Amino acid sequence: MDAQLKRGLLDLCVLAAIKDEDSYGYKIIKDLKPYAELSESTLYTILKRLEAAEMLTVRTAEHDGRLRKYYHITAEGLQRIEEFRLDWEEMLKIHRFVTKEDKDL
Amino acid sequence: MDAQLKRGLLDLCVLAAIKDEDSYGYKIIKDLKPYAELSESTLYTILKRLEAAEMLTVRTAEHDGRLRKYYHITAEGLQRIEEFRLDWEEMLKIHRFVTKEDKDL
DNA sequence: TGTAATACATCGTAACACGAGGTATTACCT
DNA sequence: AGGTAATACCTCGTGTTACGATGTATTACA
Repeated sequence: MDAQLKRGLLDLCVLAAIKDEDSYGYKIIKDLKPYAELSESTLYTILKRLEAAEMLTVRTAEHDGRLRKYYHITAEGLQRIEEFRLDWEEMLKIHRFVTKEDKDL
Repeated sequence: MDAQLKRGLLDLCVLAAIKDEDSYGYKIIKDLKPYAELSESTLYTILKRLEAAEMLTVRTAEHDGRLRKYYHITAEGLQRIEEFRLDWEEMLKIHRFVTKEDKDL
């Protein structure tokens, strides 16, 4: 999929991936694979950004002697998802405009 | 609307705006206003980019003693719109993933 | 022994949207 | 005549972002 079209959508995907249950980097990438492929460098950039925006919080925990950073969505993160529903309406309009067969019909 | 979500969509909007009839900068902005607001600096960047990608051609014509640059879509430009239909399917999947109420339902 | 998987991270780059600013003409109002 | 809005084009710099390349370290398995 076109990289530009993915922009902005990836933040939402990551938020959705931790929405119902805390998750960690590696798992997020695997969970998102059916919907959007993203590299590790992209994901960690996004996680940092979302943390700075207070849309998620981080907690470090040990799992099988290995450290994992678990990400937890905040109220702001949930609100961002809600706002996306409105943005989606506008994107639908754009989609209709772009893909309609003929302007005169 | 979120600037990042618009990314990539704007190119498509511009192509759609000249799809059925050649158009020029100022008119494109006005035609797109109901769907996506974009500044002149953004538009001219996009037009240059699409011209370089051979998705449109340019022709200068005089109108009421004033020069206008008319943009005409090419076969590549039309194909780009067709490819968007496929990209949209993936975006729909992402939308469903992000906005579904609960993972377990 | 090596290689894949797990798990984290940084750096540099290219693409992109946009604000700020610039030039020039036409049209309208007072 | 003077001012302002609309039309019509353009450039430059900046901040955001996705991603490839690269690095570190552990566990699991052939």
